[in-house]
Amino acid sequence: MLDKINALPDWISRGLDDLFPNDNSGDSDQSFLKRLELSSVDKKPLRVKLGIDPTGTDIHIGHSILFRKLRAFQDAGHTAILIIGDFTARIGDPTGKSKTRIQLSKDEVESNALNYLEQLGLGKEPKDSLLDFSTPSRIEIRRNSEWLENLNLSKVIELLSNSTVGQMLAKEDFSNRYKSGTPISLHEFLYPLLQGYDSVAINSDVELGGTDQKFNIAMGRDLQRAFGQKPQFGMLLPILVGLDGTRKMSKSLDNFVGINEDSLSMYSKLEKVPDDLVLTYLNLLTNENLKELSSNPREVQKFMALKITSNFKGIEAAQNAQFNSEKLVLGTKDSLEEIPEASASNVNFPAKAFYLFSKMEMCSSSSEARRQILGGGVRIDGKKIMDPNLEFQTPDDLIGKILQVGKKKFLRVST
RNA sequence: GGGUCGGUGCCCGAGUGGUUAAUGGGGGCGGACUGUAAAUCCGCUGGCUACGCCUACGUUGGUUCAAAUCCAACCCGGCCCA
Repeated sequence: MLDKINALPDWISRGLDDLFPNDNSGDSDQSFLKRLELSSVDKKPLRVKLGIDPTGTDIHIGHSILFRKLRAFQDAGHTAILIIGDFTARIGDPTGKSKTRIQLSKDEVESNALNYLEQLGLGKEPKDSLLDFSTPSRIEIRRNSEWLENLNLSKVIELLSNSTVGQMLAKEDFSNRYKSGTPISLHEFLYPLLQGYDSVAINSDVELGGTDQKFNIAMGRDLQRAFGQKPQFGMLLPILVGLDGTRKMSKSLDNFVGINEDSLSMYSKLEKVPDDLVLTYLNLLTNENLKELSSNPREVQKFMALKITSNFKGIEAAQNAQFNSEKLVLGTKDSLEEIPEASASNVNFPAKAFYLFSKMEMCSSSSEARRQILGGGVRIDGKKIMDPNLEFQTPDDLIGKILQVGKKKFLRVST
């Protein structure tokens, strides 16, 4: 199978985890190469579908893998179809156990969607954004409420009749939950079908998704066939492993790098990912040649962090981040420019140290601050303080000083 | 709908009337070490300008000098049966 993927152009095959169907001897329903040829012969760009879920708000670099691939299709002249799952978002996300379902209002969904599109680069020049929003016919943005909102019951039943309980329970996610006794709501069975129906509605040729989307994308094929369309191809990209090196990258696990983060924190998170993730990140998040890397693992790690950061923030910002990060790591903070500042205006004096650090938001609570001080993790101007009750009489005792918690958190007190 | 088991801190999971902010593990944070890391070792891991005062064991009431632990009702879930 890998050979067949490798027969594809590099812009398609890079990072690809799976492509199905993938029988190059077959026709354009079975062979992606043939479908590509057909598209170029007919001068009809492929319709490449990618669904987004307007519930969360911040895109992280894990999501960006899919968008990078979608962009590659755009750059090759094909049409990206972004499906905003506004209808499904309003019903609630089924994944995860007995998580309280958040029902979003129409307005919330709309503003989330807009926010999402902006993060993808809506309104920016293609060279500065993840997707190309401005070249004509390279993008179509659709909301699935367009066709899902008015589905009537008989249509729904027709959709349901395309699948069986056995198929649903064969899906890894469902079967795990079923076996472990975690509840599965009935309506969750509807999601794969609705997502599949999206493919019918927009007549897609390819659907991109994470490896966890295989079932849903395959469902799209079944439905398209049932509705007399050429079935789409499924193109699966790996789910990015998060900074902890084991679990998938996600905001709730706090092992993510957001694409909106400032370049310094992006860089410094990336430069310390576990060693065995470095190549994966390079492969999935850059176009660098993996065969020409330094033999020093630390160098490769920094190279990776630099390249990825510069993808999102530009080369200059990335280099700055690297420079500052190196200073920062030394623990003592002598590069004066880059320290964030905050005023102590909402601190009441006299102020004890633990209260101060909590008020300045260097610690999440005053109890936390107390613990950090006792634990030896707190410094003022590089000098460790051990007494949580150390008292400062007036703001003047603090202005210009640098508060530090741990190795990475710094703050300069301003007027 | 009936039977039965269960709902504990970020997560898992002990505890079954009283020195209990609640054993243990994971995770997280801090310290030492190092290639910033990882591994290892050590400490911390409800809140509050704090040697005291709050809030916590699904929810609400009740019994008791005293409850996460006993009782009642309710809510939520698993399993078995319909």
